[in-house]
Amino acid sequence: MKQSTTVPGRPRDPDLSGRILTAALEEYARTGWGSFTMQGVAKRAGVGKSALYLRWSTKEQLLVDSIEAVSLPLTADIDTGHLRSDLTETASGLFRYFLDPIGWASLRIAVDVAVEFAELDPFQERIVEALREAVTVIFTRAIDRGEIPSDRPLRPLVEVLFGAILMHALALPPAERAEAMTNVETHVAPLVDVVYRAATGD
Amino acid sequence: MKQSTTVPGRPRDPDLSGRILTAALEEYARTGWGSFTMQGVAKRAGVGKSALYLRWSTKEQLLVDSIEAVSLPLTADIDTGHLRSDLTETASGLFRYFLDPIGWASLRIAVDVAVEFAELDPFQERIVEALREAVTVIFTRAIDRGEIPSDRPLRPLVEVLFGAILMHALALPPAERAEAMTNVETHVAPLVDVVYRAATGD
Amino acid sequence: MKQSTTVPGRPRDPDLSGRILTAALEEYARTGWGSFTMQGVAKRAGVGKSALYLRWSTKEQLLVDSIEAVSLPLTADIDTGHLRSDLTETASGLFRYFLDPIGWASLRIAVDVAVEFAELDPFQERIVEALREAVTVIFTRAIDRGEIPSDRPLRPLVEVLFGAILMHALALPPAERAEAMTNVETHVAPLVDVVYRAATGD
Amino acid sequence: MKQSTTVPGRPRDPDLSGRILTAALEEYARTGWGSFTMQGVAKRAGVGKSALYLRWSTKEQLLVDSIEAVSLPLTADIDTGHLRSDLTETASGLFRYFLDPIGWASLRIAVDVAVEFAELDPFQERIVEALREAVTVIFTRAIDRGEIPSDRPLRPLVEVLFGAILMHALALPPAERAEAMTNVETHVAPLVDVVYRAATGD
DNA sequence: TATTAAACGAGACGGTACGTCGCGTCTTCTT
DNA sequence: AAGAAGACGCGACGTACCGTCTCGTTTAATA
Repeated sequence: MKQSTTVPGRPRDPDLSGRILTAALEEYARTGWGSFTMQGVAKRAGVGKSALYLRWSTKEQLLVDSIEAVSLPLTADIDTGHLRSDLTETASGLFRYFLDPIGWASLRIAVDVAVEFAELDPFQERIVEALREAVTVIFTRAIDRGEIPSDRPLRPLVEVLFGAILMHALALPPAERAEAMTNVETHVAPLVDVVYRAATGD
Repeated sequence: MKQSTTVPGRPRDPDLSGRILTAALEEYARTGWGSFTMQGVAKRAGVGKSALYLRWSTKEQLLVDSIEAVSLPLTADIDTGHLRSDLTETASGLFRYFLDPIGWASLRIAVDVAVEFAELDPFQERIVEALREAVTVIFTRAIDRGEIPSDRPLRPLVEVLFGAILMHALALPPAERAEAMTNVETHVAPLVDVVYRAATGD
Repeated sequence: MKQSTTVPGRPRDPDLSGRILTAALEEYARTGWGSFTMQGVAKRAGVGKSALYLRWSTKEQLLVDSIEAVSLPLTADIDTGHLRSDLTETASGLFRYFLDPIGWASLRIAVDVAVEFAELDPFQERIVEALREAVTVIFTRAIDRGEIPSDRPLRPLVEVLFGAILMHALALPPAERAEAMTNVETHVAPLVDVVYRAATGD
Repeated sequence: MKQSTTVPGRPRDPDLSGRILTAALEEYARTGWGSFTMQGVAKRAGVGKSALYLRWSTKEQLLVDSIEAVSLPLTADIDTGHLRSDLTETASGLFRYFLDPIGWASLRIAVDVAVEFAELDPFQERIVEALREAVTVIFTRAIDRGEIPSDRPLRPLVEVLFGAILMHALALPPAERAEAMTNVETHVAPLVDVVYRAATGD
């Protein structure tokens, strides 16, 4: 009793999508958006352009999908038992992510998407939402533990935490990015302090 | 004894730079980065491409300069006499700026610049620094008034404020941007609350 | 046992070359070399520039190929049974060819080619040789008929005939070209006389 | 009684025209018409573009004038006392002229001029006419000496002589041009033969 | 001697074409 | 039908010259 839902013709090569996504990230990492070309990705993946366009219709969508795979690991559950260390760990992960070219790319695309590609908002939903939820969980647990008042609105706290890290990365002169990578805690601590104080009321 | 420090040849038309910068912003506002072309800017400004390339060698540099003029007004001095209202006003201005396509463009360029164009860091220095300083002044006055402890490190507070607004704008679904423009205070208040609380210790 | 010598990829559109060559001649005829542009040819042919550059890498090569098609008809076999009338007919054809802008173009290109584009000498070989051979045949037949001595070196005679016509066309003031077109025989006769006399020894 | 037709203002530098004409020929000889640019000429002559455009309004006119200076020496009077040697000497001079890039340029320009620049026909008149006249003189003297019949029409003979040399140079493969320069007589003799036979009736 | 007006260098300017490159679509053959 | 290969129409890229135009400076004749 074969439940055959097969379509006629040659089936899609299941490897290809992965190879293309990897190639896309590599191309992007090489010299940035400026030299991120569909032909380049195809050539690096050892694939024809048709294989790309059968799956993604624009460069943006391809890059969004490439980046999603790298982003989602960020949402890994963090639970150290204390709010401050949870925040520190989350913030450190986020900061490291923004220091990495690929992570930075995801930000850049979010920025592009926000104005120009309303139709692409999967990015907003999938990535931003996933991150937001992961942090919300941390605060919820802090409420349960009585570390912060139960009526504290959480969403602003989440935005402030993310925003602080993002802004810090953004304001970081390019020359100092390398150094920051090895001193994540030092960069993150003052910002976590601010958020922690605001959350707990000192 | 004529102290003539003139360069030979016809001098550059002093009007042109302005016309080009304006045209660049208009082109950008029209359909975003994707359709921001040097030829388009030249045509809109009623100018040959040579006039553009004599002054700016890349699209990015041209757009950075275009945006600077629009960004600097943000640094206008704000002094209402109270920290909370100073913060609210600053945050509102910033939020409005990010809701506007031009303001958003500046962010996008900052993001591009941060990784790829180390040589462009005038943007970092000129704009980011100017903004940071403007907000630092606000906190300094609050210290003078005794609203916040004098040993409070200010830089994290500034980054947190900016970041919060930025992140809020970033997380805003495209569809809601129009609405937000008319309800700036509502969006800004919870974030200012967080920062204010962190600054003053409630 | 399929002897498949196919190249991969989409084959070149076999129509295009023809359409482009035609468009090139039309563009050239319109206002001459000065306004013979690749973009103009592409537009007239309803074709992208890529299609041109895939086939010809310089304007000269494109024009040479365009002209070859028009030139070769000149080599049509002429055999009236008498040397003088053979010469007259050949000379008339040549003269008409030089009076036409397209024919004139071929001369101009030959002149360009002769010094600058050694690598283009297909033109020399293909066109000049073809013409020379066609006239040589005429003299050979005249030898067979006993009209001219069998030891007469033919190559100078051919060059003299061609050169005479060419020089006559060249020396013709532009204003008189139109008139000449309707009186070809009158212009040609004295020159043929000279060649005929030199060939036969009166 | 000073017949002063001076205009006010700084008089034109009498050297400049010469320097420009020389520079123009050098530029032309360098890589041909394709890279013959007004700016290049100006730079080579150490002169501003204005000096060029004050004297010549188009590239063609400038090149025509440059060439005229080199061409006119051709018209030097030749009188050896015998038709055949007069013809040989004239033909040799002409052939050498056509083997030289500069001489060849004059031909190319004549070809351009003939169709497109009716207004430029000074070239036709000045150069072609001057040459024609110089050769006509040779034939006239031959008539005086009784070498050729007095009713012989001369103009076709002149055209045939010129044309033969021109055609021979044109048909010469680029690779053989260098060799020809050292064996002018060998190349010229058979063509002179033809013309001489036609003129004298053997 | 001082004035004056053209010549002159330099180079900015609005254009146009260059030859290249990438887009996204298409057409062919192969798997 | 999927897929590799690559032709195709399109249009922007950044460069090079065009011929015109403004500058400041130079140069002789004139006033």
